[in-house]
Amino acid sequence: MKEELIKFTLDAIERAKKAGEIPSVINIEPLIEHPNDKTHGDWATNAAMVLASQTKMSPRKIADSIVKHIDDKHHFLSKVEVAGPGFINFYLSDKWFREVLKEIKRKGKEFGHFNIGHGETVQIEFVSANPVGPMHIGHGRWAAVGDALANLMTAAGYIVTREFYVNDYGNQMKIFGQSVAARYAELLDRDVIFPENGYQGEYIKEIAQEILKEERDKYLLLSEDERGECFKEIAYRQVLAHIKKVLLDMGIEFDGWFSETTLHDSGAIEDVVSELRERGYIYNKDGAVWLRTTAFEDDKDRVLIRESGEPTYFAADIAYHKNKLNRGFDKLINIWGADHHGYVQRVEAAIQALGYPKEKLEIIIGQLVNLWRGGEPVRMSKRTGEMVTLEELLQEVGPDAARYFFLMRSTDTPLDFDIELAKCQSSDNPVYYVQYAHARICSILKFAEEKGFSLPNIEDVNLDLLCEESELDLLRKLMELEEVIEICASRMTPYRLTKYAEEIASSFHVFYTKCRVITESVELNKARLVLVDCVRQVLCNVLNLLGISAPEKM
RNA sequence: GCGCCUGUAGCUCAAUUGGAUAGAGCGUUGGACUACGGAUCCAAAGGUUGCAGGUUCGACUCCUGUCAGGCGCACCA
Repeated sequence: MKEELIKFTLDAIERAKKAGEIPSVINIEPLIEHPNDKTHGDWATNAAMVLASQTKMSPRKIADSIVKHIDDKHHFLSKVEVAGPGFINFYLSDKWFREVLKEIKRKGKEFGHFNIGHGETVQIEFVSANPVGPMHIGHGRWAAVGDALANLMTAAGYIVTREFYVNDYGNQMKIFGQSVAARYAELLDRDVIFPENGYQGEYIKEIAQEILKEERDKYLLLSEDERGECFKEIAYRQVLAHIKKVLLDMGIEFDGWFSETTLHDSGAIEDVVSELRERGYIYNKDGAVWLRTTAFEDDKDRVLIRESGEPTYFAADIAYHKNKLNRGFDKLINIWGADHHGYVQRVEAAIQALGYPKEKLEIIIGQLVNLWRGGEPVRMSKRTGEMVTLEELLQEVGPDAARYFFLMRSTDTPLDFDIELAKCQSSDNPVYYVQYAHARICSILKFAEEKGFSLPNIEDVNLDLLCEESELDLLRKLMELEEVIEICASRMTPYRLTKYAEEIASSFHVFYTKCRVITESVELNKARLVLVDCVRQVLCNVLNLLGISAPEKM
């Protein structure tokens, strides 16, 4: 529709130029959008104002001239007017609104899907929690956002791969193993010094207990170092399995789990360092190997290989990105917490040093999550290991509410997550509001069925009977889905879809209070049954994209 | 000190990337059901968009400065 209107406008401008009403040298790309206020029409364009600033003519006069030359052969429009400083407002005919129902029926689950991705391949890397402990609330946000974004981009015609980068290498893993080993020895009443910077959480003790139960005291025979190594492996596998399970509880499945260790073992890091050296971005200083990231707007150069000969985390990360690029993805998306934003520039620099354009990689920085319980902040401390884990949160509020709350806000703003609100089964809670609309429709359809009105075939229905204000508002809203998905996918902002979900639900509830579906009139019943069934389909599609269930009963 | 993000209604957030009278939910106040799920709907009150300049037909949006909050500034991961 938007394209049609742009064409209308451009054609009209051409004709106005031929008629000598507008200077012919000017070319513009008019912007067509929905006005904020629906009394300003269904669509509006600023074309006349843009032309005005270029020609120094009055915008109203240009607008009048354009409107005069608009040729609406197929009667899409019920009215075109010039308003305000020179906007041209288009009013669609009701008939056109009703067409959307046929499209929903035709496309079903695919309604709202379209193709701007043209089969481009995209890899989204998200969550990537360190496998040394349970996931926290922030990981939940990235999980929900990453998965919804993947759904949205798939709907927009991209081929999407979800990946989890497993940081299973390095010092933290070593300390992790030592922490478990120390707790294990403690359980056997051995005198041990708990490692400095060791992991404090209760879960370390639980893992140690688990090992003790399975294997008794046989690890006491090993030296402390060997024990650490050994426990690192066992504990890491347990934690990773647990991470997978919790994500699955949230309904999230990754296509790939990429191990950092494989980069160290395969020589990928050395390879990428020598490639960078050949490209001239490497130098040696103070016994270490440095990457000249300042060549690409980083504030300082970064170490790749330490004085000790050990590669840094950054070096491994470059090798990881190189690996992703080698796999041939057209676009890479990383979702990181705000606590990693200082890391963005150097990774972008590395991508460019490898000869790729910066645009190849998109890094979404998400602000952190604050947990509230009934208006009181929930204090958490990583140091003492005192925190609410993602698993606990899911158990308390359920995956639907959790995912909805995580998605509700722009990732640019910190998220206040109120546990009490998320649990609350009332209209205060948007997730219930939306799901309720879906359940209500299912209930109506069932009621109709019982009364002998089964869902009719849309060809047998007189859609012109849908002419109440609330019905037309609902149709108008249904029509917006494709645009919303486009915006969400292209700007990578899934939160907008939650707003749309609430708008659809709201339009439906208004319709429900104004119009009865099952009335005396058989013909009207048919039309309204088709309408509500289409609303059900759209709600279902939206909830699927968000990764939230669409219940038939609540 | 430097960098990134954020300051919008009492609270939590929007505003289609520069458009028309800045909108929703919660909260407050007042209303609406003999029928399809009241987990609903309607209405009112509530604003100098942190502050000060600038850019232009037009600014919450862009620029400069300033104040406040969050997060970063490793040969940690």
